[in-house]
Amino acid sequence: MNAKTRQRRPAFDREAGVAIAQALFHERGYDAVSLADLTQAMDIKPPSFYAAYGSKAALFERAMLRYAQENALPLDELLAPDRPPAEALPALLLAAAEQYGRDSVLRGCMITEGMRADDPAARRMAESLASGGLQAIRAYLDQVHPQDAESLADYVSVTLRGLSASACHGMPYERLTQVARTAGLLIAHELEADEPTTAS
Amino acid sequence: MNAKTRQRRPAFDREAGVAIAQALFHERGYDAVSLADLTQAMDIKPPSFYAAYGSKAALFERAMLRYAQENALPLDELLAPDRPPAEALPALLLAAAEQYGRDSVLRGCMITEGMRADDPAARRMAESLASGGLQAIRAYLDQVHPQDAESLADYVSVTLRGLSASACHGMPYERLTQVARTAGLLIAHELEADEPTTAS
DNA sequence: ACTTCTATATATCGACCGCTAAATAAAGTG
DNA sequence: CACTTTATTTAGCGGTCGATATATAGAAGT
Repeated sequence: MNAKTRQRRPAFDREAGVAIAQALFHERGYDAVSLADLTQAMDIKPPSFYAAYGSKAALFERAMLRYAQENALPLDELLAPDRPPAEALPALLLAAAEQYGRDSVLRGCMITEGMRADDPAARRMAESLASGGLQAIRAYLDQVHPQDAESLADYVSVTLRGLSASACHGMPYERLTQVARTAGLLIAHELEADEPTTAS
Repeated sequence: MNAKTRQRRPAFDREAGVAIAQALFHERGYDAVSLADLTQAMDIKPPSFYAAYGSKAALFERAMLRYAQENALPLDELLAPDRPPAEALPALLLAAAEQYGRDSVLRGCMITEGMRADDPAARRMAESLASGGLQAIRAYLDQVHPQDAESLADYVSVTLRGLSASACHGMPYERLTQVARTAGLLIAHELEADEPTTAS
């Protein structure tokens, strides 16, 4: 017979697939990565993909969770309640800039950028994951600087978004971290000028 | 005859079509607006669309140019060479925040967000338009504060990107402008502390 | 070895994408 | 009026999107 006896490869590594998807989604964003891109990168066929992950959006969520576990900033250390904000906030901004610009191909924050997906489901997943970090910043500031916690939290949030977007757009590591240092210095000087009443 | 004698409406207003496209692209971004969305909003058929504008990307460019002419910040006034940076930069940030958050549906900067399109041609058009504004900021700072013009320009650029992204994500007008005021204050204090040597 | 279950491969599906060829109605010109 | 030009119409192109129905190969249980 001319039958070429269809070949079947052993089961693929699902966790490795999540890692591959994480890299693709991080590099190009949710909308710009197609099923064909994913299945080709994982070297599997669409039915295997859907049997393993359910849908593109579900895999995106798993990829973001993996990203968060691997790359989340140590907010509980950076924003320890006994740390003065003039020290903690600059450290947070610098740590973020370093991470956003470290890898020349996986740039910016995967979750922050995920919130900009055109697909509503993917966007909501990213927003849900991001809200945790923002709440941590807000809770820290409510504790250590309640007089304008919202204003400071918003400033930090906007700066983080700007750093992520600039990283994605290609701003080099040195300039990204320099911006973070500048923003941190400005915050620190302002906070120290407002209330040097920590001693006495 | 059963001929329902196909009806034809008079030629449509091409400039009005650009305005409609501008609003759609600004609200949803280049990739999320389809040809069907555009032709339906303009109440024309695809061939009329292509006869008038050539392609979706070409219309996007016309829409961005129209946006720039209508909404561009008056950089030559805001960044007048005789204006001290401690006054000009906060004014620039506040003017941007006010514009980005003014309209509840057309949020953020259409050009800044256009640079994030998945389509490479659209992205390059937006980048080309955006580079003018960035160069103006850089040229101003080279003139009035050459010692760290790049660092300051990068800081302003990152903050503007963060403001635009936050506006698109829904941050209310009051909080956007408050962030701009905060960032402006920080810059002003730092600049005035560094060099009060304007007199003598 | 034989059956059962699971995960893979082939081959699409329907919807939508940006875009266009061919036919036809209105407007311009004598 | 007759003729040409221009812009609109209907209809559909080739392609890609995310996702699937069906058939079959390997792994597991006995």
